[in-house]
Amino acid sequence: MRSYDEYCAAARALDVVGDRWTLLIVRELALQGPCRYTDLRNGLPGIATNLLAQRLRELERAGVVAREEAPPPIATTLFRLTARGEELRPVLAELVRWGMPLMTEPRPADAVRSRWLAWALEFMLTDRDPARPPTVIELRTGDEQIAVEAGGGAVHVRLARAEHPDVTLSGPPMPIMGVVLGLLDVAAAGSHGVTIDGDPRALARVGGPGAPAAPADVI
Amino acid sequence: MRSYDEYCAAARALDVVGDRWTLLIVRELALQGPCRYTDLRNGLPGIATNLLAQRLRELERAGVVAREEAPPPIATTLFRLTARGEELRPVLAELVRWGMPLMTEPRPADAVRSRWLAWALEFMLTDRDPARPPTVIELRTGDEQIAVEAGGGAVHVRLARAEHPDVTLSGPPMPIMGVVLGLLDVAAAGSHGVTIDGDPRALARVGGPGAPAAPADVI
DNA sequence: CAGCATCCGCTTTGATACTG
DNA sequence: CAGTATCAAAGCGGATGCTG
Repeated sequence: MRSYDEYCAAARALDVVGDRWTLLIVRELALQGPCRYTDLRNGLPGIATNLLAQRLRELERAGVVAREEAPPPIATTLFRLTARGEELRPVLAELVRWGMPLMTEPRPADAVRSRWLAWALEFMLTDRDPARPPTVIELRTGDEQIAVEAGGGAVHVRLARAEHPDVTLSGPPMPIMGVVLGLLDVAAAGSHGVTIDGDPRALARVGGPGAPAAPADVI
Repeated sequence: MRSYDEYCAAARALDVVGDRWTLLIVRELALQGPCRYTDLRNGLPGIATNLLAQRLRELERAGVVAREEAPPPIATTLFRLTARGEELRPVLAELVRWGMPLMTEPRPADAVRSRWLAWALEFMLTDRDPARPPTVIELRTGDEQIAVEAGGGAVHVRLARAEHPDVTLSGPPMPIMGVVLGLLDVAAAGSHGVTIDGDPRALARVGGPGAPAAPADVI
């Protein structure tokens, strides 16, 4: 990218990470940890391969990304964030917080990766009833299962099958996110293609910032 | 900007503010408050005028910027951030924090605006001796004077002449930022073109995160 | 003068094909 | 797997001109 030529911290940051695709490459490395070129491409649907190669070179030069030749039996190049690159996490976090309201607008052509959804939920969800015993919610949308575990005031979101979920949601990403965040009524979720297995009251355990007081109690 | 077509909060945020110049336009509106097209251009040296007009239209459509026709005697169009636009402040703040280390690399061709420097200092400076009576530092670099006021554990940075500064720094932006943040030794500042008027010990009152324990005490 | 729109040359990006 | 090569399309930068 051409420099903005400004003696300003924000402008200098954008000189490094302001290019198209650049922050999304950092996102993938932040979410996946050290990974191969192919893994990055899979997490960045639509990127031109020459562009990915070019961006990785630039990020390496800027000290944000490091490449290492993994020894056998892996025997491949791994890309990972440097310490300086890890420091971009707060930037990504604020971007996610700001972008969450935009997730409610439907756009069927969008690519979906469960790790993006899990990542966003990690920032947004809170335990709304810390005194009660732990609750586990499983989400089946996107390319992998998501386990939402609430207990003791904390919520953890992992990319994995839940062992014994109290409730399982299956269906399209948008209404599922709506239900988990407490923005879409559980009763109305069915008409949006969401299937609910287990105890729907477990969904009231977690919620996002904009959710009403006790959405699932409406049932 | 062409959409990334991803159902991801970060990608959707970048669909709105990821274009070249866009976040810097938001920066100017965040720093200046409601202002005219001309004021924006002055704060964005190098932007093509058609691009500024196009970005403002896009930001208006996205609900980030609003335009209002100011009544006489102003009689001009004012651009301002909407509530949604204000919510981008944390994103800019994290970007500034990440970009600060890049400010130490000299690039003489860079444009300088005192409000950019003041803004960055606001995020980085802390009062290192809250018990002592208030200290005022005046910076003369860039296009306006900057008043740094430390007292009671807080540091405020304003674009204004200080009334009775304990110390005044004049000179090029980079070494002045270095001295105030505690990264450049006061004794060495002179050789970088910095003139110090008043009591240099007042500079030890404030410092940035990376500063040694008591930089000015070396004198 | 403030607030744009138009035109044109250059750079960046996107899509696809190809390679060690 | 991890890229490079090629080329068309879109975006950007700079200059200029228009309008209230």
